[in-house]
Amino acid sequence: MAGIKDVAAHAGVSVATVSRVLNDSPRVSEETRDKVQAAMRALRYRPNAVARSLRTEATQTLGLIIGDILNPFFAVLARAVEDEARAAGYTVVIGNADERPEQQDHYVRTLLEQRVDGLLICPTAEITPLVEDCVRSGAPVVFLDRTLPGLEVPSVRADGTEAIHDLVRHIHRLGRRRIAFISGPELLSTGRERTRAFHDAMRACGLDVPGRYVEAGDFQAASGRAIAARFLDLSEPPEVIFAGDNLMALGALDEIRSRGLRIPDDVALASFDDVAWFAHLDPPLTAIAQPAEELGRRAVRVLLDRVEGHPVESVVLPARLVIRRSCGETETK
Amino acid sequence: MAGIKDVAAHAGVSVATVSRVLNDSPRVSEETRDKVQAAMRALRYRPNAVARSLRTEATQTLGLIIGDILNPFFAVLARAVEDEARAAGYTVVIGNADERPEQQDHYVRTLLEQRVDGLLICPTAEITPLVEDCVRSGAPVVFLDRTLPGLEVPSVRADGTEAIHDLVRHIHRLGRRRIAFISGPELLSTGRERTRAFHDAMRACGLDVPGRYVEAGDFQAASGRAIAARFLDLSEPPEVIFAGDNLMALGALDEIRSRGLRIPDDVALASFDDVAWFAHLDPPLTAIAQPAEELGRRAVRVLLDRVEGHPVESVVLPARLVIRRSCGETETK
DNA sequence: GTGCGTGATGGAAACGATTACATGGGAGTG
DNA sequence: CACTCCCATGTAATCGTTTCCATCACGCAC
Repeated sequence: MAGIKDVAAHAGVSVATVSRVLNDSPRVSEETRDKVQAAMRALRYRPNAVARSLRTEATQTLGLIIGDILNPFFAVLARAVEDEARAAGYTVVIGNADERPEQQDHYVRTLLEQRVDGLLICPTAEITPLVEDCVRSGAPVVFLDRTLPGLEVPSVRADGTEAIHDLVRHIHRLGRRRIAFISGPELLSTGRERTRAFHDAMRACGLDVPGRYVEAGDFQAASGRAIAARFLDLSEPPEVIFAGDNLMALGALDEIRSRGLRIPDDVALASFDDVAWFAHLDPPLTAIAQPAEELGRRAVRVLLDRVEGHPVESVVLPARLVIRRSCGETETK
Repeated sequence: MAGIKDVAAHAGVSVATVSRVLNDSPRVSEETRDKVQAAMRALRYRPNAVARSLRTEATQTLGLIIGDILNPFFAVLARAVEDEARAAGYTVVIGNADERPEQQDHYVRTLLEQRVDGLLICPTAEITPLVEDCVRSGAPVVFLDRTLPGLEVPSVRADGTEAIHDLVRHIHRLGRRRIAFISGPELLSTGRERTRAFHDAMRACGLDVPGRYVEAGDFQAASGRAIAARFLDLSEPPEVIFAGDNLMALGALDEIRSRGLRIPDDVALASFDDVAWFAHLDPPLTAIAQPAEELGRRAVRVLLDRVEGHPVESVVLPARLVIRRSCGETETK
């Protein structure tokens, strides 16, 4: 494949000049510029970004490590990150950690070796030595969606506390009292936060939370279904099931349907995480929406600030309650 | 950041030896190997893949250009491609073309400059000069999901012809005759194929297809909804609406619901493209499933064969009819 | 005419790895 | 003892850029 040297030879100039044309430096005469560009076209020259990066120590590439691209929440995040990065002249390499720490590490290692200019990580539960290590050694990392305790890393995430309060109040106003919660893993910051907010919100409304009304799943559909089943088998089953993420909500939905129960008449359902097709379900699902696009875009901006050496601060955006019909009709209707 | 030279100095050996340890060449004594590895750990050495790629002319990276990561079909595809590539020691850079030719070109250009070892493209409608150009100049490209006429590029895709015949027969057996089709853009190979297969299948069953029962959408939800509305407004509306992709099916679903019509009693609905949550709809949607994971995996294998210079052949995998309840209960029930 | 600033261009070092080739020492063999 | 072979290791060229510095020609002022 043609290199800068071939172009230089073909145009009868030096490689330095070709390079200057490439980076459109002003110190090239109109005439030479044309000559060089003609040579480039003639030889179908394509700059070699690898060589360029070696020299400039910058790859114009960002790494993004997410839990799973098949989870619509992460898909939206990834899309937003990519859009924002492209606008800033960067390419994004996405790594699917599949929620497994060792696979997360695999990507951290690989992306670092590829010398990405910055790294966006949605951390899995545990702090791995590798992650801790490269954070300490100053790698430009920003955490997205989740945080890890004890590490001084800027993060961009949503806070669902307020929205969970809104949800509990909404349900309370509709006259339901017994609310059960399918929580997430204690190990994930998002899991802990939501559970805590749920308890707080219930207390604030003067509602009781029996121990058997809260069970932790693993953010996967199967656990949502199993836990919903246990809730419904209780001698005094809940009037509302609130799932801690979209996949567990799906599992709960299946369990409810398979028992022939009607939503919301027999049991109401709500979910943390809003995904596009919740609106197309029958009935449409009431859910708490995270500002995923905004999170993705902000994360890129924070990361790039960091890369450029500016001081950066963590960002926390509020989640928002989206009332549909799965908890009953609202009083305003 | 520490380089191979620093490691060499720290271990008291030459850079060549360090490099040999790195690539675990057998021509290094046990003893030196340990010394070098100790030095690497001490200096937190991370190999620089950029430099390595420059020298070896291989990046161990594959490019994947898809229509839109938010479309579940592409998400599954991307996930499979990534898994298979990782297993083979490659990283994947995903580019979202957003179905826009110029954005597709942006990624083709960028990825080529980054010197990816191979390129997987789900081409948008048009052949762009750039794509044509690099295909002709022998870039290792494989088309995925769609093909472009007139270009000799190996492709990996699904064929829905058989499944569409199955679907039409299925509907026919259930006693419905008037089937309308929301087809895809004529410009896309997938769009053309499905339309053609639909006509053939109808003819084979002895069913008539009035001109106003086929309308082309753009594979987006809004067009599906609009076209469904026109079908339903016909003086003799269809008994079944068959949508050419999952997004248009969604649009049609919304339109049907908003009119208070029941599925399948008032009108049946089926979709090309099966996505996970179709099974969770009420009623679960009958759909034609493409073997997306398999497509992704095979595409990587074909591409890698190509990269390694082996002769390769295009792959066509059959799509499969998945009968659920949105066209009515099957006779076997 | 000499000196100098300016603007365009070229020469060559560097980036961090890989690798062909050279070197040197120890063991084995006659 | 001398010769050879082999194994471990080192030296240096190389990949395709960018960029610092030098060079050269030109015009202008003194």
